[in-house]
Amino acid sequence: MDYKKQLAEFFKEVDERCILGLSIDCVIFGFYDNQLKVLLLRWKQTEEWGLPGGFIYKKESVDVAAQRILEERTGINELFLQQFHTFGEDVRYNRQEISQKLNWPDLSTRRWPDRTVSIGYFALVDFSKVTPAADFLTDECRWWDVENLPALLFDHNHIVEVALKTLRVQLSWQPIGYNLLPEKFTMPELQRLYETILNRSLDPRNFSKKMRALGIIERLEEQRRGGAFKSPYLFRFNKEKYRKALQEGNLAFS
Amino acid sequence: MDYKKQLAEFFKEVDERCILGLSIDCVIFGFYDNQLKVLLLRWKQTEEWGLPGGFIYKKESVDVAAQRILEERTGINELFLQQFHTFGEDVRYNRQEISQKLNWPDLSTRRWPDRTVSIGYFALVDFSKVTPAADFLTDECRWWDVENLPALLFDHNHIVEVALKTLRVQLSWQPIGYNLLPEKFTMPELQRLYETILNRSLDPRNFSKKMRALGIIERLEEQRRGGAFKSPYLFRFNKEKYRKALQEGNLAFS
DNA sequence: AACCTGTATGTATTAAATACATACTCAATA
DNA sequence: TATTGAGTATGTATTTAATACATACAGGTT
Repeated sequence: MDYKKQLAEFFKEVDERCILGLSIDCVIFGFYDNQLKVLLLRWKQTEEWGLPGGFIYKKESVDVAAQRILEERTGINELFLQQFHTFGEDVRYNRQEISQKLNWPDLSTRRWPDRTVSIGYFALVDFSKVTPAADFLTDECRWWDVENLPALLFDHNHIVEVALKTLRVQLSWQPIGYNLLPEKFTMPELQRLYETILNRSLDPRNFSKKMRALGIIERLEEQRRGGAFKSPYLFRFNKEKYRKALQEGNLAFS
Repeated sequence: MDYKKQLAEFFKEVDERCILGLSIDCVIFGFYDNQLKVLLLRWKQTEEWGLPGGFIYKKESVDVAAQRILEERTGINELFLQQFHTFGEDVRYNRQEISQKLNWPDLSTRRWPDRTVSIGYFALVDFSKVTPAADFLTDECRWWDVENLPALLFDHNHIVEVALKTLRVQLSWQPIGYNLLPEKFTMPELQRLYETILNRSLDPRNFSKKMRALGIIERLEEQRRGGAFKSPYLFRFNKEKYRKALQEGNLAFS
């Protein structure tokens, strides 16, 4: 059976099983090599990249659907996952352009709905624990540097931008890092994560002071060896205190 | 024609004209008498209250739909309107209970979808400019004190809570008030707005200092007369500076 | 004229944010 | 084995922002 037939069958099942006209798009952030990364998929038989996404089963909570989609793509289920915006523009992208790019010469492969509203989720995941996995529609799944994304399909560049903006705002009143860093990390690594997300440099003395004052990390005796320099101490998050800080937030206004 | 027939006809039109399975719910906040208010609708021939809401035309942006719904309910079009969350639980409420409460003995009045995902918007409006207007499905539209809402239909109490939480968080990094207060207002009025939203009292000396330091309000020569006490000065927002503060935000983390 | 109510405002104290420079350690190299 | 370099660790002084707190004023009422 060739790809087109398979595709038609696939969409037939989606149409029967899932809510029509509503989809989920996921911006999966990871951190590696001092860069914030996003997990992207390359669509079958094309060079076109887009966000992982999917549809919602008729009797499935949207949050659960997002979790399912993420687990399929990353292989992990312990992650920070948050809805951040619903994209409901009447024309979100040029349909003709998309069908060309995806080599769907006509849209008859499925009963393509007039328009699709998409619910955006972003996830923060530990880069080292992820096994990127392509799905039925795609050939390749891999990390891209968030500052250097290609032109994505649909309105996915826009969706990434909104996710990133949300992440930045969130950083100002919630701790971030638990799901982006490995269990043990050094202070400079944590700092670089913050610097990357905020896109500006921070003073290491003040950063260290502030972070430790928050009381959500604890220093271990252990140090990381191997570098041609003073060995940095390792830290880890205090899970309980981190969780509390997440819930309570730290409102700036007083 | 009796209400049931009209209802069936109404929903028939909705089903033809609108996206299925997706709705909008609006939490419209106003401020009056030192209380934060929410605009609610009473469903026809019942004592049941719920949020204003509606459906999205097939070729209409969701944002535009929300604006349309709001304008229909409040009569004003200059307002602060923001999407805050999409409610996609697989079971958002007890359908049987709802159909009883609304006196829809069977659901055959329409092809009721299996489940509805609802996009929540909240609006901040100038209480004094609003003319609450009921719609086809409802008998009455009026303001309710946000701290004293009745048990609402569907999951609307939950939706109000999430809206309120969003509003509180937003207050910590964005200015709020332009759309909730009349053009000219006194410092104590502004303070009471903040106190109401934050649900705690603030020191008037520090509040005044901080607010004026933000540079988004300007004091007028004019004073408000009539009270049996020292006449308070009137202030108004500097629209341009307010707009900038809105856009830029004031991230707390540094 | 005395009183009441809500408004206006300044200062001292504390806490947080910022700015800034030097010493250390380990590995690589000369 | 002495030197160098890169990256890490840390403390203090300064500035700014947040907090705590009390009294005088104006306009109407009695």
